[in-house]
Amino acid sequence: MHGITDNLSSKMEDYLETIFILKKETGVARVGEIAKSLKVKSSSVNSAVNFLKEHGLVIHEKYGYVRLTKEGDRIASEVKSKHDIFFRFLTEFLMLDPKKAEKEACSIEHAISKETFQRLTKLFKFLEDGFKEGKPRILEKFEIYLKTGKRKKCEREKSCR
Amino acid sequence: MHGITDNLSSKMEDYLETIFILKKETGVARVGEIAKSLKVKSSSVNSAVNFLKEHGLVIHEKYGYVRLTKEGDRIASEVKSKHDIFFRFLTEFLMLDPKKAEKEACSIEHAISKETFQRLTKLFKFLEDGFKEGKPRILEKFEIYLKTGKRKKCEREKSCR
DNA sequence: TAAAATATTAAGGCATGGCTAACATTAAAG
DNA sequence: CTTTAATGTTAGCCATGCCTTAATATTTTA
Repeated sequence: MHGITDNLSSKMEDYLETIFILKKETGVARVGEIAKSLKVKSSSVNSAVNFLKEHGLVIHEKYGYVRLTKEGDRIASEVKSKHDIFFRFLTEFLMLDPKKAEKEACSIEHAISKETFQRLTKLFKFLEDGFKEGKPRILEKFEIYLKTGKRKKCEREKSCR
Repeated sequence: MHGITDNLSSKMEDYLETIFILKKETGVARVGEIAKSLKVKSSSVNSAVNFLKEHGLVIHEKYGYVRLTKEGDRIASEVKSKHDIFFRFLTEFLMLDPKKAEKEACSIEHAISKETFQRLTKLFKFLEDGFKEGKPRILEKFEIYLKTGKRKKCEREKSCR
């Protein structure tokens, strides 16, 4: 279905992600900025952009801005989301040092599956809701939540294990 | 301190891990078995083994068994432990399909830090202990546990949030 | 002790991804 | 407007990593 799209190298994912972030932060992505972000030379960016263009992930006219196609944007935001959720997991859940977590998220973002991403997202949602509603018998409740999509309050009378 | 040791490529880590596992399962690791495990040719294993030997991670005499040095064993078991803990996390915590989890653990094992590994290990220990003792106000308790190394019972009277 | 199985070496291929240097285009400043 | 500075592009090249085949060497086994 997606051709090369789901076989993209980490580096290419990094390029997409960088373009995505620059666009969000500054409105546009230019070759020079991408290069600066990734600490490579402009010529390297150029090769990458050509590659991504050939695969329908970016739009780029000579000397112009680099923009993501719909598909490119989908992939980029997916990578970014994986990064973010894992960063959250590392810092909020495992309570790791944010600086280390940030670095680590950069490698893990390329390694985790969509499904893991989705589960982590649900986990956080579950925790947030759980804390609002009452005590989180976290694992049990999360399991139920995953299975049924619903949450169950913690019955006071039970052993509350 | 460790030279190349902490800059080992994923592939080299895979070789070490495979040797580690074969040794545990069958008593010895032979070139052919490593090749079969990793689905590469023996000659590829040979190059890898030479590389690892040069870096003091394996011991290998021509036509003999491949054995891990102390350092090689340390790294291998570290990788394997990362694999295992992440597999547990994916299956027990996020409740992912074991087959997918197994595959995913294979990539993540190379990407997670020692510290993340340690925290995950503690998380599981914490959960196990928590379930024995009483209810796990998981996040709060885990945070205390990480900070102090001790666990705190869930007070019934409090809102039990 | 010859055949089969296994291991090693040598040579090379290919993918990835970076670089420099020369050139082209665009933007800015006089 | 035109020169200069900044930016982008292209071409050619190189390093790394990791795999392969084919030829050779050693060990095992029948």
